[in-house]
Amino acid sequence: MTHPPFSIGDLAALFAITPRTLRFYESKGLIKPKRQGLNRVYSEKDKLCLELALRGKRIGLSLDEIKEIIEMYDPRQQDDPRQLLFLLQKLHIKRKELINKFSDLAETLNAMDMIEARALTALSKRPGRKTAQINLDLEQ
Amino acid sequence: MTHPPFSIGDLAALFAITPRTLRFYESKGLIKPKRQGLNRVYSEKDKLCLELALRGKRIGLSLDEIKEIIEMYDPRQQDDPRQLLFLLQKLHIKRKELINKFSDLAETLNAMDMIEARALTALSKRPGRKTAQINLDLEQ
DNA sequence: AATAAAGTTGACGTTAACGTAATCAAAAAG
DNA sequence: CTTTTTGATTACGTTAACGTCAACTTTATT
Repeated sequence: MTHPPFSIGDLAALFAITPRTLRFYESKGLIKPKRQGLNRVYSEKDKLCLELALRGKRIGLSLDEIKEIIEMYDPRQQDDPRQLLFLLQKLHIKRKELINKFSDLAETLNAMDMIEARALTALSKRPGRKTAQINLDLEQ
Repeated sequence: MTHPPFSIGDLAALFAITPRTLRFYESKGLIKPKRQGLNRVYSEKDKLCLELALRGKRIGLSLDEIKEIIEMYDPRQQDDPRQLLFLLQKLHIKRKELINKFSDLAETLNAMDMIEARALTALSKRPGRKTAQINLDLEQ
């Protein structure tokens, strides 16, 4: 069951990005599509790299950081134990960074919970029945 | 116990940023220090806003997004129930965004766990005793 | 075969988030 | 009282991450 390859337009549409972005990511070494003549041909692996990249972006990583993470997947390092040890060190560092982000995110969410609680009590102390209205507005 | 105010240099040093950054954040409306003549004077509240901003940056928020969050703290909205309802809606949206970031972060951490596991088994399958070395390298 | 659609390579433009340098005022130190 | 520090303002420079043409092939459609 060999997956069909993607054209640059296909893959761009699939992730709601532009072909320009794909070419740019390629120029930065994040994705390395094959070619049929001049045209780029994206494999399933390229698609996975792109998913990694977009996910990385969403959590605020730079393209350089994303590239580092993508390169960690490279199986060529499995041969050299020195490379493996270096990889483990980088993983250790990256993990700490990400875990810090985790707690920053958690604190930000906490802060928003407090703001919401304050707003809700401020609303409930007001005259008139607004609770039904509130529930409606917060649906979905 | 009234907290001492900060000069721009004090506050910058406190968070390992530059005065330029503080002036820039002010120009974007994130912080609104008082003045003594021309000189900026930062209160404890300004310091808190700065902490919010830096935390926001670490999780990949733009200064505009950070400004929105900071403005949610503004107690003036407590008076107007329309403002409060609008605030609750924005909170709802922001929370969803942040929770998405949360899962993106979790998945990224998961991926790194898998890479590490693969690297560790690749190492353990090698000849020679490297485990002690590994533990050393991963200390701290 | 003619035309449209999709893709390619430059190359310049743009926005966010500051850095850096120049010039000047005020305040603190010697 | 001069001399550093520290701070203010203005303005231009910089980097990342693309957007936006332009000019040209290649592929698909009619």
